[in-house]
Amino acid sequence: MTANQGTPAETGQPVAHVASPTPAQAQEQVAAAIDRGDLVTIFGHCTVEYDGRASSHLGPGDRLVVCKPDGTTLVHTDEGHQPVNWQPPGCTQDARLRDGQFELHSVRSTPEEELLVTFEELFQVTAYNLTDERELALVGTESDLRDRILDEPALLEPGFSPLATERETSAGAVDIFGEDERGRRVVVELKRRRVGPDAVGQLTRYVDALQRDLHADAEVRGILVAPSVTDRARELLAEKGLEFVALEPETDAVADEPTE
Amino acid sequence: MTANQGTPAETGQPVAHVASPTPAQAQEQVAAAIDRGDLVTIFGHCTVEYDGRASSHLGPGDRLVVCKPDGTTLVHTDEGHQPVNWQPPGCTQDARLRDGQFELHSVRSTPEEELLVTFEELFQVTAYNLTDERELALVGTESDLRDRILDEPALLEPGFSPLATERETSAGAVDIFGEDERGRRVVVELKRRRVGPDAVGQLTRYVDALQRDLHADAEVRGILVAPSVTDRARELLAEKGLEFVALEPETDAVADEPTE
DNA sequence: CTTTGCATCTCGACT
DNA sequence: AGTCGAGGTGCAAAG
Repeated sequence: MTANQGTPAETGQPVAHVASPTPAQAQEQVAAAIDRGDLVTIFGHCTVEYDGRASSHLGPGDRLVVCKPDGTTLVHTDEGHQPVNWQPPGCTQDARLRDGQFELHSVRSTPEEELLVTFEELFQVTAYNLTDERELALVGTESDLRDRILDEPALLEPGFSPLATERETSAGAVDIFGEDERGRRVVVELKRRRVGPDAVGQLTRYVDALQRDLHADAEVRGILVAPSVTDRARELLAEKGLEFVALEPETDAVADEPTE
Repeated sequence: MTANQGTPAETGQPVAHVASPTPAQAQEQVAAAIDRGDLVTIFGHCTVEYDGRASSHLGPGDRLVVCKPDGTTLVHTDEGHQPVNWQPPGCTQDARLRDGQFELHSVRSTPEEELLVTFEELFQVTAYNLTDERELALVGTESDLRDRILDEPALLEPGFSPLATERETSAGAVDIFGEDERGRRVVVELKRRRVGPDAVGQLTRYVDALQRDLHADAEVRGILVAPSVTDRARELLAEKGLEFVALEPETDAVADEPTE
């Protein structure tokens, strides 16, 4: 067993590391780390109980548990992008001893939720004080697709004029609301990737609502804008008399050659 | 700097741990761990580039990087449930040296995606061989709600008779298809939690499709089953002549007193 | 606080 | 491999 504690380095911030700790050592280290606002990783053999929006039981197994200073807890197995169990940010953490075992208990309210990780065996406890000011710069989102059309409305169709974004209807906000070259109202629904039936349902709701809201005899066109459509979605569009325009969030040039 | 390597213990499987490694040491340790099929955690100061379905840039910051033996990569900051960057299972990992820096590179195809984590500074590299056979037992899902109604159809309404689950229509599969006491067709859409407008759109699509498919003059009822509805969803239901039944996936007794 | 819809959603099931 | 819908979805913006 090794324990390096205190004496943080100048930039890297090693705060605590214990290999093969006893339950009492783990409890002490984790409780102190949470107190300091460190990010903690725990390798160990554990069981997990969850109760809240649903409830779950997970039998014994080797897992990696991550506790973040914002109250997040993640339980990761050796597989999958998603944690097998978790608790969201804002939860209250408690590292405790119970019947000689180290337990990690996390609670929140609204909604009431509870996570209990019980360790039968501990391989390693580590804590670092991480700081990260930088924000992620992400390109290729739906809002990029919107900006593309607002910059060049003819990409949708010649003569199209955007009048508003996020225009409210009784069924929710429309991505782009505008007029075609003949002065007809146009509802545009944007999707950053290939669309299925759900997107058609969404567009349908907006078009129906706008027809209603304007109590107009005038036609309201509905256009779905996305890179592509599934067959079923195309059928549904046809049934509803709605239209589709193929368009990507980014130009191919930008997508393929980002560094020019 | 400390390095404990090899000689796995009998049940816990400490395989590699290095504090404040040099880039070359990190590359060596991580490459070997990936080779062995270990789960790797890396604490360090890094930048992250992603390009694929979208693309992103993340400037320097302290982060925890997790590499799983199934090809998953997760980049976690000190905040949030979700990783700030990631790569899904099935990717090919490469731990390499470039210009004297340790880089973690992950690639996949269909779709083509690439993640590059470049470490300016390394705090710790750890690898454990985790095994986890146990599956999560989750209660309170939509399928629990379905079973509840199939067990006791009167919970939906007196005289209701389920005829099929996952019944196919031209718009997709209906959760429960049945008949009411007067012999009318009933489409039931289930949601495990409070529903919004999207669920109404879904039910609407199914009811419309079934009307069409049966080319029947006969009325088709649509019933949304969930714990509760939002106001807008209720309005949309009324407009479409659809119905709502309040029902939870689990009985309160079970939800509140699981161990009796 | 709730509502609403996006997301590199992920995941499983089915074709 | 593509389609489809569930999810303890998480998340941010807006009311």
